[in-house]
Amino acid sequence: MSSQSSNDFYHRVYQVVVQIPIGKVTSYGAISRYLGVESGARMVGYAMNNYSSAEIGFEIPAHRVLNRLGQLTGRAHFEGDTMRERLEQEGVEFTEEYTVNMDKHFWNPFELDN
DNA sequence: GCCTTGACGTTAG
DNA sequence: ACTAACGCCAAGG
Repeated sequence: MSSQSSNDFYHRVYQVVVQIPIGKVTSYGAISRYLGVESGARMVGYAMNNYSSAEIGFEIPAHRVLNRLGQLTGRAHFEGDTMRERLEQEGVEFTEEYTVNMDKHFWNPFELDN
């Protein structure tokens, strides 16, 4: 059994990710800041990595979580080009092959508080 | 238990 | 504009 605090943090991450709207993306750092951890971006990435093997009972749109520059840094964890394909399917625009137009599609988790 | 690695981000040079 | 260093800290070796 892993420690209580990290488990809670991971689960809170999943709860945010599951609410990212279709056609929108957010970043590891934005999620971390929303959860009150200023320098926890890496932990969010770790939570996403852990999700692959976690049993949390529901699916999350992991493909909508990018780094702060809009790069698909987690694409290696998807089969083939699935991450990019899913985003394109949702109408997300790219500025580079593996970089999303953040100006147009960035979603701030703090919008949940409105 | 120490060391390395890493779905990150900021700062310094 | 580009690279290096560092802070973060959980997992796995």
